[in-house]
Amino acid sequence: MVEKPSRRDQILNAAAELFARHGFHGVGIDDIGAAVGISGPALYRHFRSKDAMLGEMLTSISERLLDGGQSRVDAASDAEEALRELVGWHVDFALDDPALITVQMRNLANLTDPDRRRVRALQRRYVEVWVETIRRTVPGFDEPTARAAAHAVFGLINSTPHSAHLDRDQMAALLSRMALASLTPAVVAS
Amino acid sequence: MVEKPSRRDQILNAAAELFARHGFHGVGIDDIGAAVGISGPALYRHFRSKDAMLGEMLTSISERLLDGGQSRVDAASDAEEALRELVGWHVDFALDDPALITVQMRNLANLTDPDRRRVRALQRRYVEVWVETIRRTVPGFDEPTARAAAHAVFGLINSTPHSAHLDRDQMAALLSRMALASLTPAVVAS
DNA sequence: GAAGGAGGTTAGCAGCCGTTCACTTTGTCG
DNA sequence: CGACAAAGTGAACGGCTGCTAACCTCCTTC
Repeated sequence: MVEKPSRRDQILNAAAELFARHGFHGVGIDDIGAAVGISGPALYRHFRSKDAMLGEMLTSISERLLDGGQSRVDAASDAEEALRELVGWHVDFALDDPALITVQMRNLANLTDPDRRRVRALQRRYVEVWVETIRRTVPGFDEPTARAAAHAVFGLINSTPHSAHLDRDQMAALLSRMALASLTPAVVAS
Repeated sequence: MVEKPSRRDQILNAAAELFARHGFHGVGIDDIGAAVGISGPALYRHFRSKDAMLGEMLTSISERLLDGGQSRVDAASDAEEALRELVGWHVDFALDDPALITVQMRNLANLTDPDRRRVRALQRRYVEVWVETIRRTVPGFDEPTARAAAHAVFGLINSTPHSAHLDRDQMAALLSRMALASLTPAVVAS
C-alpha cells in the first residue's frame, strides 16, 4: 500500500514543476491550483502565500542537499571516497528531481528577504562541505579556488535538466566521470 | 575619442543587468528607464515592447556565440586546438558578459514563441559545433553523449556569475582547465 | 527661420494577479 | 444524528505594470 503524499506535498511538487518551466512570476495561483485539481484560492488553506510556497520549497531543497552531502562525507573512510560520494549524491539529486534543482538555481532572487537569508546560509554550508572535501583530495587548491571549482561542478551537474536525451544511468555515469575528472590534481597546475 | 554606444545598446545593457539580477518579470519598464536616466515610457521610442527587448537581447547573444565559436573552430589547425579555442572563447564570453550569459540561461521561457524558435535554432547550431569538435577529439563519444557533455561543459563555464571571487585571469584559467579535463578520453571509459 | 522628426515627459487606462470574503461541501467523531 | 473543523468554490477588490495618448523640446535642415 502506497502512502499517498499529503496535499501540501502535492502542491509543492506541482508548483516546483511549473516554477521550473515558466519561472516564479510566470506562474499564477490558478495554474498551481489547476495542476492539483483544485482551483485558485483553495491553496490558501495550505500556504500563507505564494511566496511562502517558494520559501518552503527552497529551504527544504537546501536542507536535503546539505544533510545528504554531510552524511555521505561523514560515512566515507577517506577523502577520495568522500568526493566520489559527494559527486554521486549531487548527481542523483539532480537526476531524480530536475525541477527542484532548476528552481533552486533560478529562483533565489524571488525569495522574501528572510527566506533568502535562510536558504543562502544553508547553501553556504553545503558549499563548505564540498570545499573541505575538494581541498583534502586536491591539496594544491587554495580556498577561493576550491570554492570556485565547487560552483563550477554544481553548474556542470545541474545542467542535466537541459539535456536529458540520455537514459538515467548513462547520464549519471557521464556526469560523475566529468565532475571527477574536472577535480583531478592535474587541473591545479599553473 | 571613444565612440559612445547607441541609446538602444545602453538600454539593452542596462536591461540585461536587471534581467539577470531580478528575472524578466521582476523588472519593470520604469526600472529599465531609470537605469539609463530616462523614465519609463520613453523606452517605446526605441523598442516595440518589453518582449522585443528580450528577444533582441537573446538573439544577439546566440548569434555572437555561434559566430565566434564557428570562426575559432575554422581557424584551428587540428581538433585539439579547436577544442581549446572553443573552450577559451566560451570562457571569455562568460567572464566578460556575465549578465548576458545569465539571462540566456534563465530567461528562454519568457520569449515570444517566434523569438524562442529563432534563439533555439541558433543555440542548436552552436551546440552542434561543439558536438562535432568534441567527437573529433574524443572519438569514443557517440553523438548523444557528446551533446550531453557539451551541455555539461556549458553549465560548468556558465556558473561563473555565481562564484566570481577570483580575479578574471585565475578564473579563466581554472574554468578552461576544468572544462578540458572533463572532456578527456579518460571519461569515456565505461 | 519655419518645418519636422527624434526623443523625452506626465497622466491615465486596461488587464492581470495575489489575496480575502462569504458561503458551501465533506468527512469525522461524540 | 448533530456538530464542528477542514477543505474547496466563485465573486470581488486593490495594487501593480505594460502600454498608449497627448503634449513638449530640442536639433537638424532647406
